[in-house]
Amino acid sequence: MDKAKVAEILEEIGTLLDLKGENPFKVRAYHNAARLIGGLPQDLGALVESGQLRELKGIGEALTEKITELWKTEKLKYHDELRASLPSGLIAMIAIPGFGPKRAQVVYKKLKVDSVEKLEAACKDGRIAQLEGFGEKSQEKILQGIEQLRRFSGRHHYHKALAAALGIVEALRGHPATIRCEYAGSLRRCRETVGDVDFLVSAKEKDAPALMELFVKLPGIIAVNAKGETKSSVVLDGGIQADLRVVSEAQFPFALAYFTGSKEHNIALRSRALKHGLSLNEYGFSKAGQEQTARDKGSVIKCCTEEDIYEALELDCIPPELREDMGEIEAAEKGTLPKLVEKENLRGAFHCHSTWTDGIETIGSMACAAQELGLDYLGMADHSKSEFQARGLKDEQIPGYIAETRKLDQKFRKLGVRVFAGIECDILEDGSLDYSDRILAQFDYVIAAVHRGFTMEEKKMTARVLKALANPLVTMLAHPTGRLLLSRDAYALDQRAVIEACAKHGVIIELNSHPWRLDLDWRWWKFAKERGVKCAINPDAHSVPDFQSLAIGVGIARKGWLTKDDVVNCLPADKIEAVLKARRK
DNA sequence: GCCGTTTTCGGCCCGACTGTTTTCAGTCG
Repeated sequence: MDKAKVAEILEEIGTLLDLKGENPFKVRAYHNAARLIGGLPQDLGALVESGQLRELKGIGEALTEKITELWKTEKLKYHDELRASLPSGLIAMIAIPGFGPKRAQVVYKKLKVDSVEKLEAACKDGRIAQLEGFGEKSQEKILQGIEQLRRFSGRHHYHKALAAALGIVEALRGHPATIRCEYAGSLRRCRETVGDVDFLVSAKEKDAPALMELFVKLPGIIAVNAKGETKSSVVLDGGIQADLRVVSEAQFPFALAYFTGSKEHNIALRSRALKHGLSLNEYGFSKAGQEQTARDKGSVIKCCTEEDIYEALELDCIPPELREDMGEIEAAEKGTLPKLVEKENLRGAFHCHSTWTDGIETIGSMACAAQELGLDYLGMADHSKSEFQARGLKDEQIPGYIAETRKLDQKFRKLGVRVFAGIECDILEDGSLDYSDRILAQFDYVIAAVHRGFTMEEKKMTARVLKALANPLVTMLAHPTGRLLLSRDAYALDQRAVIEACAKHGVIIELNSHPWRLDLDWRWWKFAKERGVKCAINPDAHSVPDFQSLAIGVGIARKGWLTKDDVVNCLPADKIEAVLKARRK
């Protein structure tokens, strides 16, 4: 049984307990444990065997026993019993927005409704509205919720949510009443996928209604779920849920911190505030235990920025990307937060394609674009011969390809841009590479990549990749992933083993910034960093606009706690060459 | 179910919005 499965079961236990009306803190304990186990970089088996599991914060005696049982026997009696005590359809029901465990309990007990389908039927023939505590409106809302669930299940890609958010921020900032406006939520934290987007505006109280009015009528809004004095909630075209909150200028930093989250980070922050005798909410600090809240009386500690809030709690300011309650608060306390990589730190980009294979620009135009972007170097990496559908370079084309990059290198050097000749070389099914070592040695660097045979089982796929990594001519590993989001070419891979191998061989792992190609998630990047593996933020550019994706790559890298020392393309041109060739010596 | 800078018991973050209520519970973030 793997970690993800253990986490899934713990999560389900939490949900089932919630449905049974159990102690909410017990419920939270299971949800927290699920999150913790799911995000562990270490091997869960090792933790179980060594007894270190019990040492994790949030895992006590009971959870240690249950997780151990799960790990060793692949089953958990407690889980089976819980499951047997409730119909399975109830879990699906509480995914309906606005319909939670309490209401699920009521409809189940009173009407024997135990699935989304039966709930829908009960709404349609009016039985729900008859229930105590429900009414016509609730019934209608449930039907809408079911509809929404079916149409837009799941989350949204970061880049799509970002594009939608930037337009709305611009519109809100354009209103004369707006003082400050930012987007918050998981989007600001740079999660790869975003459930909803939160917008925050500071303005005078009298102007709030006008801003709410503007917001709910913006183009691209397909439904209004709620509209209040300080909060409105809408659905954007494409199904992204978006909320707007209007606060006073004094409250803005508190609200920004609060709505940026994560929820777990906020809980940890508030607990910390209580230890300082303070109660923290989205309006400010108040003295703990006092009736009057910061909303009524204003913050007892004035803060203009988020930095001020963290300072009041004796913490270094934590960048939004790190706010996941995964060690950042401890680091902020000790003053050991990483200085995260910035887009301005990037000096070059690798993994770019040209008209030699499936790119739409010549190497020369790509080099021009790199120069305009202010980059010091451009690394080309067209496809290898097995990628016949992408017109992969045949052996006899290699000399011409390399000669052209060398010629352009001479030309662009005078303009301050180096051009390197690399190759994106396929890892074949048996783990060998698509060209002979003699050919590979002619390139400045080699990016190894899996492009076919995706259905291979995880063990075989991992062995295949590990074999390729052992070749000292391999400089970099492209998109090492079991989860290319929304992509057909996802494959199963033991990412932990691959990271260990890259650490051992000194192979750089590519952080592919192409938005539909999110490879390692931030927790794996954090682990890779701890293992000393270097990262290259690569645009996988097939055209000039593709360079824009570097900004997304930097966001992912920041979320993975990476600094400019962890990212090789932050090195200047005169240093990068040595790094690319380091393995060959 | 977890945890401990007054605690091994008694806490556990906090507020807005909605719908159904006439004072509140449920849901959400």
